[in-house]
Amino acid sequence: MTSTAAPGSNAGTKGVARADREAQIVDVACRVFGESGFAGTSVADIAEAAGISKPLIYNYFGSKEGLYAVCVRYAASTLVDEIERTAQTGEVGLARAVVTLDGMFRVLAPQPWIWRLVFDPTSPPDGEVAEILADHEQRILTFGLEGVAELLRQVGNTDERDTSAMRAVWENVFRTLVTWWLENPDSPEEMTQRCIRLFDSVFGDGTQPLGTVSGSRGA
Amino acid sequence: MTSTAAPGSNAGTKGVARADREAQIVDVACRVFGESGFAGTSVADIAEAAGISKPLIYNYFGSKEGLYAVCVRYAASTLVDEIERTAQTGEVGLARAVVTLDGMFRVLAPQPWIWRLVFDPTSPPDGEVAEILADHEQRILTFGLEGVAELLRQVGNTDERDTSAMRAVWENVFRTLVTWWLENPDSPEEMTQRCIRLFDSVFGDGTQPLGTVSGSRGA
DNA sequence: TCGATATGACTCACGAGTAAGTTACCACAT
DNA sequence: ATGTGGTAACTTACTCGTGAGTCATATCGA
Repeated sequence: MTSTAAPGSNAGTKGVARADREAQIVDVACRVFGESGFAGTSVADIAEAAGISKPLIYNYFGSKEGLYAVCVRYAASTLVDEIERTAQTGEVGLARAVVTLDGMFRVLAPQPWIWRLVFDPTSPPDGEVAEILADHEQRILTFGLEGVAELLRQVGNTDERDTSAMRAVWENVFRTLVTWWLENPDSPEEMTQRCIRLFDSVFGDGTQPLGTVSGSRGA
Repeated sequence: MTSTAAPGSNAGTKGVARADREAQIVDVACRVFGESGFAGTSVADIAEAAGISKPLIYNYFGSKEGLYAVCVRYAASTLVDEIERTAQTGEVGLARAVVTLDGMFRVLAPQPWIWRLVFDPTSPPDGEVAEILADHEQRILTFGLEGVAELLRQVGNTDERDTSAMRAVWENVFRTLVTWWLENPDSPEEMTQRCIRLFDSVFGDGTQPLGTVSGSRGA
């Protein structure tokens, strides 16, 4: 008998429309990829977590990387949208950083895994995913970088390499605050207040604290 | 024909003593692991780069992870040794940070790949390697952490979670400066000067710059 | 000739991707 | 209302490549 799917098997439609199924798979995949990373996740893992079979994923997304690309696109654009939303508040300098961080904490609170999706070190370095990340990552982390150059200019430093290094540092301060929060969860409000305190500790001269921007949530 | 190594093959001793061969393999492995990460490196890659065959590596190191453990141990203790050496200069606060960074740049200049070995995100999360890293990583990055708590205390903040977050930030500032330098190479001296300028820009009030500790190299 | 050094050719597990089949819904003819 | 066929949804059981780890054998210095 060359029959590959025995009668009485689970094969066959379960009445779930393709669009619904795709959305469900993407949702599950985001969490699993976010937890284990691209390299650490097998397509079978996702299929099992979603309660379906592996070939269905290939039917709908073509490849592991195809599915991953959809997840990354969703994650990246979620973060970018939030950043560009908070950018409209018109804050500048540290206040802008606080508002942006506050926005991050709020979007990430219900779906913390999407952060790891965007910054997954095992994500494939070439191909579609890399392009998506290249497109978005800059926008995700570039928001306050003019502020860095400005800070250095104020003390008379216009060196390009100094500015580049300082940008890298600032980028990672931002990333670290978010990452720390994901590993040490809090309410977004509390974490924003914490960031304000920390910025004040480092930068503040005590006279005009950042506290005034707390709780701001534009448009 | 059950012969597995044909007559006239390359099999047989090449007169290299085991200790020498081991050292050579570790040296090559450090570079390859450092470039491609643990997960991205196959044992065959290392064997080829070292000009030997795969089974020899298993003879000497038992497993891929066994070899990796030796590499990580070397890398981690190199960094820790340097940190503990500079700690003896007795500097405190930011000056200590500068001295430590300066030491890092000098050890890493001739063997930059060992940094990546210690902070490889694809390194196995359990087992011997994880233990080695857990033992060393703390010492690598903890050097200035009392300074963080002190900074916060000075502004009247003794909150534990604030301190924890601030520690994470400072850790990553340190890491980012080193990583940026590895990706944008410079002489160690120039990079140390850069760090001094950047610290001055952020923390300095302009009156007593950190420049006085430049070039310090203890004991 | 014995033991250390060394290798070619294997096994085995795992994960990406595929071929070929099964089941259920639905439009439509009767 | 009921058979009938087309099609979308779905699965089982495979292939195939890759990389970790092993075995049996070969060479050479002492």
